[in-house]
Amino acid sequence: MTHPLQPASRAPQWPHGANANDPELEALVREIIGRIADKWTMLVIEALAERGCLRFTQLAAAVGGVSQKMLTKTVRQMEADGLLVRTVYPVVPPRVEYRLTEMGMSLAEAFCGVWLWAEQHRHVIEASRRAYQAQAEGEGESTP
Amino acid sequence: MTHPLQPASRAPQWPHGANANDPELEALVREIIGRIADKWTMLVIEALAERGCLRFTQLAAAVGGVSQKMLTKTVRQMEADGLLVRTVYPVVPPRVEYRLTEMGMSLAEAFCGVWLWAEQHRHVIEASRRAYQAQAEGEGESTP
DNA sequence: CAGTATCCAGCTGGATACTG
DNA sequence: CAGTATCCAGCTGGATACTG
Repeated sequence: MTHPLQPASRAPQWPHGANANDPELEALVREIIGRIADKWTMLVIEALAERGCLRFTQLAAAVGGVSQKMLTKTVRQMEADGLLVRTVYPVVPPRVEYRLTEMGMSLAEAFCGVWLWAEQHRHVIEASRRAYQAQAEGEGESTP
Repeated sequence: MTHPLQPASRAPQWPHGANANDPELEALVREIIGRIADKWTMLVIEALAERGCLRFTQLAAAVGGVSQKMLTKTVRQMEADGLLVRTVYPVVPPRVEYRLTEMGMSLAEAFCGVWLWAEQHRHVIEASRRAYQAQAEGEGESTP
């Protein structure tokens, strides 16, 4: 079972062994992840994955709490990355629709694992935070 | 093929239909995701998932490019969330070891889907960016 | 070794006003 | 309607110096 040429205690528990030691690939993946993991991108993906196709104002309402500036910036970035398509209808008043590409939908699916994880562990995380907080306060108690 | 009671064009493509409309849960999940998706947390998780157990300096080297301040902040946060355990050995010079908890490892697995996605799509994303960039430059060309 | 403390430049992103 | 333009407060995070 153990491989003689590979120390068992250092076996990759990170589920994708292939790229773990490749610094170039890691830098690229890091940049992509950093980009998709920003505050609004995932929420835009979720909104569009749920509703299919939305206009700018509808998208803003679906995301919730996003400023015009940030929504514009986010969707432009996502368009450049090929995660969504932006369709401008030459009418007055303007009408612009946003829809996920296939790649955008596949990202929604890939991110589903993290979403489920967060859902499943949130109570444990919150309990852990409270315990940590309580302990930290207990330690500083001797000097009131 | 099409379901008569459910408009096909609005069918939920987001793979977890259960929580999609729950604003409370969404706020919590959003906060958790925002936390784990910061610049260093995922890299710390990757480093520890790969190597098992590391001292502070080893961890800094494995993550790469992180300042002492940010690494301290990140691991403290992760400790509070229950993603890793921090073991201090009362020796001189100090020795502190970091190791993922089971929850931390499960997060590494959950995030694997996103990692693979990024790996698989990076060439498409880069091509898309170049195309977008080229088009944007072509449009502003008439006024040099 | 594994931090803490301090300073500060630069980015982020909200608010507001304006426009084709 | 779907943006753009501008201003600016606040947070982020790097650099540096210091310490039990």
